[in-house]
Amino acid sequence: MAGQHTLAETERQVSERLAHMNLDFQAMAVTSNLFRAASAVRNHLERTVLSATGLSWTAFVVLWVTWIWEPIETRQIADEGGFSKATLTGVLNTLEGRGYLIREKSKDDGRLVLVSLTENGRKLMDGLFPEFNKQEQKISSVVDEKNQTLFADMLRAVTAFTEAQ
Amino acid sequence: MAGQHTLAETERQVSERLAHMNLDFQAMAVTSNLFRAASAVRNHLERTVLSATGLSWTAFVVLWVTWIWEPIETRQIADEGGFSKATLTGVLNTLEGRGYLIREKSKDDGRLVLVSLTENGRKLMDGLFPEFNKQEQKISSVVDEKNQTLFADMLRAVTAFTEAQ
DNA sequence: TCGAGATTGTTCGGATGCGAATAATCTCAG
DNA sequence: CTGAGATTATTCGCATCCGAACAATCTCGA
Repeated sequence: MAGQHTLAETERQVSERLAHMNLDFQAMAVTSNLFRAASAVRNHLERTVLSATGLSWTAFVVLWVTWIWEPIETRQIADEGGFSKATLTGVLNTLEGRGYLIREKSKDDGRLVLVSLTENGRKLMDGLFPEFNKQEQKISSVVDEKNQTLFADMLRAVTAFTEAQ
Repeated sequence: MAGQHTLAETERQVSERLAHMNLDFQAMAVTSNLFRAASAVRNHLERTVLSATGLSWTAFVVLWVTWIWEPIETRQIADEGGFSKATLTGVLNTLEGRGYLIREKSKDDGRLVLVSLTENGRKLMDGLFPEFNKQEQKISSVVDEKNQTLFADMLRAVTAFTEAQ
């Protein structure tokens, strides 16, 4: 990102090229800025917080979800994280190999696998997440304190509606 | 996504597990919902619009950026799309192989490569994007017409600030 | 009891995705 | 003119990432 064109220049060029197509430019601005923002924030957090740990974004999300819900079923990690079961299997292999978490077969249901953090994994998250949250705070502060609730509500509404489709 | 837990349940569990850590939960809600929303919208658009074409999300973004700016330098595509040059090279190989775009060496600067859509690529986007925009419109409509501008402005502010860091 | 259908995690093949190294090309001070 | 340094797209190795196929396990009606 941070390309040669500003966001304003890009949107001007878009409306110029597509002026004849009778599109909803307002809606286009909403979604395209949604992706830009998510991508920019993710890149920033990867560089500032995650790069030192050698964790990929997805690996961090897996650890985070496990941290909150452990012991947790793998299908739920994939749900919460927003990626496929196939992806999760690979990332779990990586994280289990590094000793951050363990897999256990469920005693109640032989199909299920339960994931828990190891002591090392918990220690990692205890040290990592406060710094992660500091960056979240800096980023969120560009929106007025008052509007932050509205902002989060809008994002929640988009998520809920889209997932229900 | 669309997991077993609602967004509200997840946020409750988060604040319960991390209550002792003195974190900014407001900021946490903003960024986590930003990622959830982006992921949900992307998955939805992949399923409803892109899957029929066999295009990946990134491939679509590359075609979209090229559509708007052609002829365009490859480094600019990577900037606008938010991914690395290395990733772009692979996607360009795929799309060039399918006949949607072409690469040409710049005459002014032998290091640069210029990308343009083929007739097939333009035809694809002409047919595809209106449908894509219809979905964008449906999704954006969950936010009040009046608030949509504010919403997009907030997202733009987050992007601008984060990229400047 | 039992077996057809549903659910789950893994495997497989192929396409991203990235950082680092590389070759080609350009720039510009000396 | 020239060569050291900067810039660019590609290559390389490896880690995601996904849909589809698969084997193991569970469910539940008959």
